[in-house]
Amino acid sequence: MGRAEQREATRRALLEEGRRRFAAEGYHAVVLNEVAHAAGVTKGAAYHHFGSKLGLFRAVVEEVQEELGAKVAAEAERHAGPWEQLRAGCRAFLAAGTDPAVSRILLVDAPTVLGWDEWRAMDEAHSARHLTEALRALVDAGLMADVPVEPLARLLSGGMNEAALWLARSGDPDAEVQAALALDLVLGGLRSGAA
Amino acid sequence: MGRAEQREATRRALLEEGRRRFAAEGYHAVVLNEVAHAAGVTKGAAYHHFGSKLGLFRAVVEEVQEELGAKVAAEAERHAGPWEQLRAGCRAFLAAGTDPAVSRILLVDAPTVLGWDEWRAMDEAHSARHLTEALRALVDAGLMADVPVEPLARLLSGGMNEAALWLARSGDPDAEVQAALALDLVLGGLRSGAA
DNA sequence: ATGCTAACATACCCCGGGTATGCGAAATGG
DNA sequence: CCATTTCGCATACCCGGGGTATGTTAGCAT
Repeated sequence: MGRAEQREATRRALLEEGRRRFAAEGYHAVVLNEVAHAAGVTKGAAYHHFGSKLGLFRAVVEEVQEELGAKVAAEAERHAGPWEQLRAGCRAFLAAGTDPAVSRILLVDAPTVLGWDEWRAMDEAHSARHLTEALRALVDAGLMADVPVEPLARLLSGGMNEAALWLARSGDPDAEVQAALALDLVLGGLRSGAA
Repeated sequence: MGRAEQREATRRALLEEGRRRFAAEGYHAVVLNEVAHAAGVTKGAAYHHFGSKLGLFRAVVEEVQEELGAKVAAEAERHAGPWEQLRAGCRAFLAAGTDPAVSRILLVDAPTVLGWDEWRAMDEAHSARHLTEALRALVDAGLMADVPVEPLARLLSGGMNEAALWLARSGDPDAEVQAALALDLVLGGLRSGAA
């Protein structure tokens, strides 16, 4: 095995093991030494690749963010019309939130570990950007009241985050239906405000 | 100074100094030893009163939660009619979010430090309970569509949290007006769904 | 006044993140 | 094909800070 492949292999191993543990135990409960040994290397490797425990976490967050953003966007693309796309994207986000890798890492730990500013910047670069664009498109098309898009996006984004966490907890299979109903009410309310 | 008063005095001093630092630096950056000395005592006192660093933080969170809940409720009571009360309460919450003691401690650190479950329980016991009751009253009075109240409350609560954080950051004085506009659009949308 | 307990102070343990250094194998180039 | 450098880690160590066990003094009851 060449040197470049070896490097990428250990990097992947650390990333995956870190992701597992961060999702299961939370950032602070995870000890880097154990992550490294579970990945078949030592702490030194982790510091060589990521610089710090926070660096590893940041890389994991980035990966999960990217996956989530792609999944939501893909689900939205499967529908036609701005309203249907927005609705589909929101539902996909809620469904994805049941994954601990998303709920625990992205929604609970990331804001306080990375700091709210950096977290928000990453969120903006992936998921929230689509939301903002979707809202802007609706306003421009005259399909929604001309309200400031940015705070509205924050309002919806935060609401979805919280709802996803709520959904992830209550194992109730009916919860997803209820959440979808509540979501439809809110989105439908925005729609009616067009006139 | 009697024994009981002395006890309460040091307890208050620790609580206040802890609150200041937690709000300014965040939970993990705060070192208990420094909190204690700034309060005029040593670490032993803190452990005697609160059992652990987390115990002190929990006490601070509880205090801030209580203040916030009271402030929001008081602001809501000053208005008549369920919709006006809900709106006033939401606006009061957004305004209160600019205080770092609220944004940093309650909204950013508390969920990951106390765990999302415990945080949610405390939030429910103070602020969120009022929100749920207000929504329930609207549904019962036929002033809103009969949608599951619980997920809707989470959706709104999370949205307000995020909006408050957004508001607390962008020092833009116009931001509060924009947020209020976005909020009115969402709440107004719920209202129209009554028919 | 005297035992007893509450309210701390002091000294210590130890886990775990971070760092400095060593080392062997793969790339490099002559 | 061998010398040299560099990369990809391993090993050993430091040290800050949460937690704990024990000591000490000041109040309160009897």
